[in-house]
Amino acid sequence: MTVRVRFAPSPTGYLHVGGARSALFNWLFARKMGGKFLLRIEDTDQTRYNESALHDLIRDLKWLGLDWDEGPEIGGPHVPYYQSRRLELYKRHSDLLLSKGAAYRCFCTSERLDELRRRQEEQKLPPGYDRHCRDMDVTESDRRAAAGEHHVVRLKAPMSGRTVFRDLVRGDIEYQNHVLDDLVLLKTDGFPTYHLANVVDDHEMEITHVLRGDEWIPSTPRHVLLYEAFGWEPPVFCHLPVILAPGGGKLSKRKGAASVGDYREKGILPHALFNFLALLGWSPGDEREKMTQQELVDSFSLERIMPKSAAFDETKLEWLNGQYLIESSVEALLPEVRRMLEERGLGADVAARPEMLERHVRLLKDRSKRIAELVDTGLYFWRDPDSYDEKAVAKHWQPQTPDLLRRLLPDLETVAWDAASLESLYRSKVETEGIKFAELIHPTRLAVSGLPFGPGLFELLEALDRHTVVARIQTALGRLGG
RNA sequence: GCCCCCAUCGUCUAGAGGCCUAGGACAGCGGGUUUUCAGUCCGUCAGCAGGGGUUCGAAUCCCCUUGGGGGUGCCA
Repeated sequence: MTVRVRFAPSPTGYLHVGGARSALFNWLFARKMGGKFLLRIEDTDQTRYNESALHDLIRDLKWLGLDWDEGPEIGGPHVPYYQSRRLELYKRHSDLLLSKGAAYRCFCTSERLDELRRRQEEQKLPPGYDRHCRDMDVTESDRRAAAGEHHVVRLKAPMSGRTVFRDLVRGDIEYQNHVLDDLVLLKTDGFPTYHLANVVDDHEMEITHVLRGDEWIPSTPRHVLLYEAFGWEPPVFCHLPVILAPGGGKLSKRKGAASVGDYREKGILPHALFNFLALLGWSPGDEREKMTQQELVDSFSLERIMPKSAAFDETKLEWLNGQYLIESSVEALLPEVRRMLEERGLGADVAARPEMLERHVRLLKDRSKRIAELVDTGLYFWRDPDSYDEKAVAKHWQPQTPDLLRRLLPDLETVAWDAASLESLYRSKVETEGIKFAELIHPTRLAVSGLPFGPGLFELLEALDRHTVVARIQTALGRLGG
């Protein structure tokens, strides 16, 4: 049997890292098993639908490196892959259950249900629908429906006994049927609820394994009941642990970035995020930390998914990203760096000096953890420093510094402009002045970049041209005193 | 409240009853190195939530407690 899995997001906002991780695990499993990975859009909530969210979702999935075998943009044997365009199918299935007596119409108003919930809460009773319409006479139900009275369709769930299902990461999970109420299948507006649409589609699309977030566990027994009502075999369930914020608790914007797009803006590479996410709640069983997409596919298995929820450790992500940055070629990073520089208003400069872009990236990529960091700590490649790091000034801008630099200036005007020549110039200067290397090195870096850290000084000087270096030293002499 | 799930260093994890004096990675701390470190190398600290069982033997199996998470919608 071919494995068929799906990622079925609701396009209501940005792609959360939790959702991305679910998509990733489904993808890994499909690729590992030689199966199919489908993307299905669950847009059944009219009130929350958001067009741009769908666009962003698809863009972010692709950016992460995921591709689907069936779904939006490419179609497949079960088109359409948008639930909002499959309404008839759900209606037909709802009618089927109705005619079987496995579901019933409920004419209760939302006011009545609100009141009911309020009373249950007040009396500390377990909340849930009281099955008011469950035993309504079918002819009356038909008559009221025919008269156009608003209603929903509910599943007639068993009131005793128990429902057990097997979860691949946790084993058997059991629910007493009496704690499960009669869930809504079809809403007043004729749209299906998640539950109906999801079950019908998973069956129609021949989904074999449902890998989804932990938060769906409580719905699963109801889904199993639905499968039974239809007389269908349920798929294998596998609930993925949730991802928590660094300090514990729900991951949110407040507690650091939460969406794939946010990490892209911070300059995390897609492969690094992919790698990191794969290792959250799953491990290959050995001590590998940095793994290629192919290695992840090859060693992936559902059995090694952890049941425990995992905190999203951004620091470790950045470390991993730094590793990918070191490994990455300069060329591969150029487009993204260019984009970020453009965003910072340096588009014209970048266009005018492509060779500077190459130097910027080459000199900084191995010492940065994120692309945005690489960009922001290298702005001196593009414009004169507008301030000088205070601590560094206090430490390295000594009383004798200005004179030293002034005596260096003429040599800088004439020395051959390459790192090796610059270094020997500095070495000999140190010699003749009878000073320490650091006394010349640090002030130069400070004057030229405004920062106390960065790439090797002589490579940096070489990258900036002679004019710029001399001018910046003169500016610093003016601004820092001397 | 009720239902369900979970529990190894601060964090991600290895661990399938004896290979565990519990291994690795990130972070932290300490040192080396380089002209700088927000780079790099080396070293180091740190954990089986608590209590009962089962067993010759428990991080591993069972029960309870505690703690954390999720669900309890005509949201998904």
